[in-house]
Amino acid sequence: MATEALLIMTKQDDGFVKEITSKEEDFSRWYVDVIRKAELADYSSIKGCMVIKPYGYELWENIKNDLDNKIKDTGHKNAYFPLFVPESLLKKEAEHVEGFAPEVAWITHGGDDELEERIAIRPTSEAIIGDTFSQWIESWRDLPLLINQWANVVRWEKVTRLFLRTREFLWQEGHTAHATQQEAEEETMKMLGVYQELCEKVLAMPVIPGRKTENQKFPGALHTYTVEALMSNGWALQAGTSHNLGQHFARVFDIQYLDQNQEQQYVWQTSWGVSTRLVGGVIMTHGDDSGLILPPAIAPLHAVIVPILFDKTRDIVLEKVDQLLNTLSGKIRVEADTRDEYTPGWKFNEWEMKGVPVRIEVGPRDVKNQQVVLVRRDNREKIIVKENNLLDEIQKNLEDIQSGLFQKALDFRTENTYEVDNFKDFEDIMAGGRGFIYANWCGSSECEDEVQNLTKATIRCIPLEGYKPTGECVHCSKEGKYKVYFAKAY
RNA sequence: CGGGGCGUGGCGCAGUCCGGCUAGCGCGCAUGCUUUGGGAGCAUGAAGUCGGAGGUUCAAAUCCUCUCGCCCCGACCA
Repeated sequence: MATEALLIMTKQDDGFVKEITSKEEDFSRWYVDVIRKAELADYSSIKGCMVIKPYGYELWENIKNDLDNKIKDTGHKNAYFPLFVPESLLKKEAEHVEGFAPEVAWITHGGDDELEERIAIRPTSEAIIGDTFSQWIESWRDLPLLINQWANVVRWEKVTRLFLRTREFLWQEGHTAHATQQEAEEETMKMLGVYQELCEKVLAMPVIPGRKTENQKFPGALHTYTVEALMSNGWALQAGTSHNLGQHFARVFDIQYLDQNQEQQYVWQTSWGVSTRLVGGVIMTHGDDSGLILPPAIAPLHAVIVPILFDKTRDIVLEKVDQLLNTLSGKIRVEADTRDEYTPGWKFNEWEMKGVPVRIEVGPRDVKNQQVVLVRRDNREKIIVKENNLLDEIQKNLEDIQSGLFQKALDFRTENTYEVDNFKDFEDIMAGGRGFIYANWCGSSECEDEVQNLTKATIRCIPLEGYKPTGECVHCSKEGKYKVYFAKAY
């Protein structure tokens, strides 16, 4: 039956929407325009914080729900810990406080009374959860302890960007405790894998999994692992991190258990998180000059039905729309835009800005022929589909869009990843279109800093695969220790 | 936090240099009629005190001081 689908070429008149700055003209502005026109978020009266609007929140909820299932499927339980962290707790792990000190928001008063001890608004929850774990864990039988929390955190950032860096953001933070270092390392890697799957299968955003350098690891961690994505302006985005905390927090929070040999042992911990930043990643990975393009797996709406209304045929078209809505509801996320105050053309642009994967046009001609016109957001292809075949055809296209978006993003990343063996080429790339630079590195932090000062590029990660050096350090020409990915990062 | 730019109905702007009557324009919004296969047309209407505070002046969106916020570029971060 799929052969009945007819392909029609679309006029590619550019500039359907003039209210979005083009990516090429000004990427930052494009990004903000898309967020506002797609009604994902608004600026608020409090500096550095945004209001996530219903459409944007639905998008986040879809990401969240998918990830929540994955977290539960891997044996974790959700819990909730306090927003506040007493200063004394936060200070226990020295490297940890030092890392977060510049961006902690402090509470100094309760009502008019000054507090005896300042209280931090959590920038992350290692401290408060470590403190709790020390009370929960007594025996090897209590391990592993696998906890996740969905929460808001506050980091007093100086420079903010919608979704990518706001002073308050929503996230998920997993915190686990294990009997052995090996188990902790396995957990860290397992959750990194979960993040990779979320990014690639659900958000259609290809990522490179790897380990952070000493310079870039989480304050207080033994190792930090990351999934790094490449945005369509050639900048990298850290999409998620997973930390092996070793025993650093266990020692300062005294998280001990009695092992099978009657001996006290410190636990080995992990923590891992992704945030509303992922929404920014989706926008910048897939969006175009007409607005958002959403992967079907997380799109608040899979399809929108736009009726084409004329006086004489109004009733039969609306009736048909109702009928289609009944057939599709519950099977896909679908809505009909029957508003009378907008023309069809206006609605086409509106729903394209919002990134709805598939549009279904129904006019009198279609009713007569028992068909509809299906239009894909990703490539604007118009397909005439017989009514009785509609659900199949939509589902087929949704799957195709989901995999197509991933492939397109992957191709973009491949085209914008440069394997480089001399620093001149490195500088040229960073001064031009940017992208990932895959090059040998000597392993020294000083050398890494110098590269950053000269080019703005940082080492995004030492990849899990293909990290073996193939020559001398791209900058200092000493013996290569790893082959790593460099990029300018958000 | 340093450098630069900008704050005028919901949004985008003009007016500011060179103070002067009721602060304009486009979009949007409301109402009505005509429309509707890629952001329709006409008519009528509502809405701003010029980011905020203080000052100079007969008179301030406009000049001065302070302050708050946003954007861009640098130093730091999910």
